[in-house]
Amino acid sequence: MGGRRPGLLGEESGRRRRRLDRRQVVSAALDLLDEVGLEGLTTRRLAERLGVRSPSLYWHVRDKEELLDLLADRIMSEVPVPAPDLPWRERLERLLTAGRRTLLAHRDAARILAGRPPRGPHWLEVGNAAVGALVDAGLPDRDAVDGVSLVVSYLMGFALEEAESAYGGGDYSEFLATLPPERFPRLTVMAGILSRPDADRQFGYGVRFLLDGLERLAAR
Amino acid sequence: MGGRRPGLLGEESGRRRRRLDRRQVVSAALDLLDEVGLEGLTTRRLAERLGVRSPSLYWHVRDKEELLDLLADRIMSEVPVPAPDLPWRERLERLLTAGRRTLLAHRDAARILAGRPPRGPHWLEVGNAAVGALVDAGLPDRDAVDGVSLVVSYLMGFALEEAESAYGGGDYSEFLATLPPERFPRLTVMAGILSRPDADRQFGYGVRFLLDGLERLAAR
DNA sequence: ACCTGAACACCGTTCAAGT
DNA sequence: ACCTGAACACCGTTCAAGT
Repeated sequence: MGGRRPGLLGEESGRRRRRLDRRQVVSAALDLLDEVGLEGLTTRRLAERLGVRSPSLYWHVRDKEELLDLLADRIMSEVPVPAPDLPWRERLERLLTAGRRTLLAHRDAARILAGRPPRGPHWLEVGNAAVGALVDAGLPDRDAVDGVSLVVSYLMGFALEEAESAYGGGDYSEFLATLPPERFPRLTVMAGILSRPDADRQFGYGVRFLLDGLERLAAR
Repeated sequence: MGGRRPGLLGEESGRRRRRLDRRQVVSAALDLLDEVGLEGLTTRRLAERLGVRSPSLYWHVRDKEELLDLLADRIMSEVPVPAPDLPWRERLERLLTAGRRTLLAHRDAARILAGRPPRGPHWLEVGNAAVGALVDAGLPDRDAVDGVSLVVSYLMGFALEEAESAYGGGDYSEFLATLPPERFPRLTVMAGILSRPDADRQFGYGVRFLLDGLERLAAR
């Protein structure tokens, strides 16, 4: 499969094209991730999709770990940094909802991001904006740092769970309903309340809760 | 290496011992995890440590995924469920601090737990207790569910980041200090505030923030 | 400078066969 | 019922060699 037609008009269009650079490698990795998920994202498959043998990748990237670092930051680049003249609460809210959207837009994105220290430039840009929002809110530096840590932990945890249950299969509430009520009385009661399309509302609840709390702190 | 001394006194003490059962497999997996981390936890090494060839494991466990499910719940079994006669806030606080402690007690535990729907009995026990605390606080069912989701997302996100930076290496604040201040003005200011032993305080801040907010909701 | 061929040291899993 | 041997279809990575 994948018949080569050498030099028809320069190069074949689309994928496989010679003279790679890092950007292309990362883009192809992101495409592959979306198609096959993190477990399917192997250096060999990535090379194949780039029309190259797998050892070639190591010219562009130190190892798979670095590839994933680059991929993580590429994903973060899709989170828009809100204009600094917006009110701080609006800025933070936008960062959170955009963060969630981006984390869900790419398969296993949350798993890739959550397991990695935020060293990429785009992550830093977002972190900078988040801290800036809380400083502008009037929080002392230390509280601003703690507040961002709080909010980021929540975002990551939420996106991770949402992605896993959106994909990992099945209604969780259905599962809960099968539990023995005498052992898990609270959970079986909850089974009815819980359903998947609830994720939006649940996230909204969390965001409002957090922003309300931060606003209260800022008011003092 | 690992010379066999067949039938000296029954069986060799310690590891490698015939007649496996699931419990032993999971225990050995946990030990191995702590020694070599998630990437090092392979079916082949696990088998070796059990004195058995790797295909034997498949008699006790469907596949590696199921092994990780079992491992996740084994880890959760280390979180004590607080006595129901304690005040709700104390119960929730204990669950959170014990949760964090357990997630840090085993290498890569947060990564294993966070990526997995909470289906194991011990997870359910803990979830049941958490929902129970908020119901006892006086929150309506739906708010109790949302509150638990909030608090669990935070715990997972926090533990994930803490584990990664505790192990993944290096002071993050040191890294921040190297950033160009004109691009990330907020972050370079923060670099001084941030340091590793801060994690305790930071987690405490988050827990207090969350519990205060929930208490306020309950008071209405 | 960038890519390939061949190889190394691994993986998870299946399956027929042993006891 | 439980375990082994052998095999399959993969992995990530190195390294000498090609252009």
